[in-house]
Amino acid sequence: MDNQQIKDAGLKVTRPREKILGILERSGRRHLSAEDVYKELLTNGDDIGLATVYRVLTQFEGAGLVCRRHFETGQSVFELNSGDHHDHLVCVRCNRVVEFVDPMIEERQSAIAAQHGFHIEDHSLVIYGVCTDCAANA
Amino acid sequence: MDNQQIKDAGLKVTRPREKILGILERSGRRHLSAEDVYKELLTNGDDIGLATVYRVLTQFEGAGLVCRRHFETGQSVFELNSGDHHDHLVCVRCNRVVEFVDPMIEERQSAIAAQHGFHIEDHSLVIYGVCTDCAANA
DNA sequence: TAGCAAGATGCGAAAGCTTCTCAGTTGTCT
DNA sequence: AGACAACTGAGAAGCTTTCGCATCTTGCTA
Ligand SMILES: [Mn+2]
Ligand SMILES: [Mn+2]
Ligand SMILES: [Zn+2]
Ligand SMILES: [Zn+2]
Repeated sequence: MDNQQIKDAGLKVTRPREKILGILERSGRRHLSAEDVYKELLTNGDDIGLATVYRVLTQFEGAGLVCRRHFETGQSVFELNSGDHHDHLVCVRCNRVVEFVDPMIEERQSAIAAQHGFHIEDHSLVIYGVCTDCAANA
Repeated sequence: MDNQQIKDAGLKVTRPREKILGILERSGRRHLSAEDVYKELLTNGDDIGLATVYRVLTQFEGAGLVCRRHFETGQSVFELNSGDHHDHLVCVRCNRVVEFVDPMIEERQSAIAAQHGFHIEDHSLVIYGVCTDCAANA
């Protein structure tokens, strides 16, 4: 049950938290901004403040339930933490996002960090391009 | 002469543009925020508005003179466009930046984009970690 | 089950970065 | 030098995100 995840995070089970987690779970492969989540709540008739959406997303991030991404759109987007790290391919025309993992790249990154004496903590790799569909309707 | 670069960009040679370009040239391997550039101008006694700094940096970016980077600090940083692409290693403690290029990673990225039918346009790879100095004074 | 304290919420205000507006100024070309 | 488009500084405004606080809930205890 979802509620357990919230409890495990040391947070009280409240309606805003249940609804927001539900939206993220039902969003499939999408990457939603706080505003997206907020609008979805309004659509569903849930009267939850935008500040709460930001607060909850940040708390979920702290608890490892969601990941915050910084694509170059000016706002952060969130997705459920699948547990497995992955990087992103973003279409600059339609914003479609494709996820991928490349062991070779991961390995080279570790090597590079080590080579420069850095204790690696995280990394962000985003490839921007034009997807097949958008290239077709050029 | 610097002025030629400005002219080639189709821009008038003005004091703000000369000073800003000069600061970027003299900044070495640093990556400066608009605010950094603005403060440097003030220090040098140049009375140039912050809005102008932003405007000029954006114009220089459009002209391919500078590159804008989005590290996760909440503000953009700028550096002179060396002509050669490179990626970044950023210390999360002291913000030190190390630049690198890894042919293997570049190659894998192209392959991944192709594999997903994307016509690659750009990419951003930033590795976050703790540098040697910061690890020492832990 | 009623009561309580810690924790959460919604709202509006405010912060931080960046862009816009506009009246006045300056560079460029003749 | 003169004309005109381009540019500038200052402040207002825009956007995303966070804060402050009075009010309401949840989870626990008795
Ligand atoms: Mn993802
Ligand atoms: Mn660089
Ligand atoms: Zn597309
Ligand atoms: Zn450091």
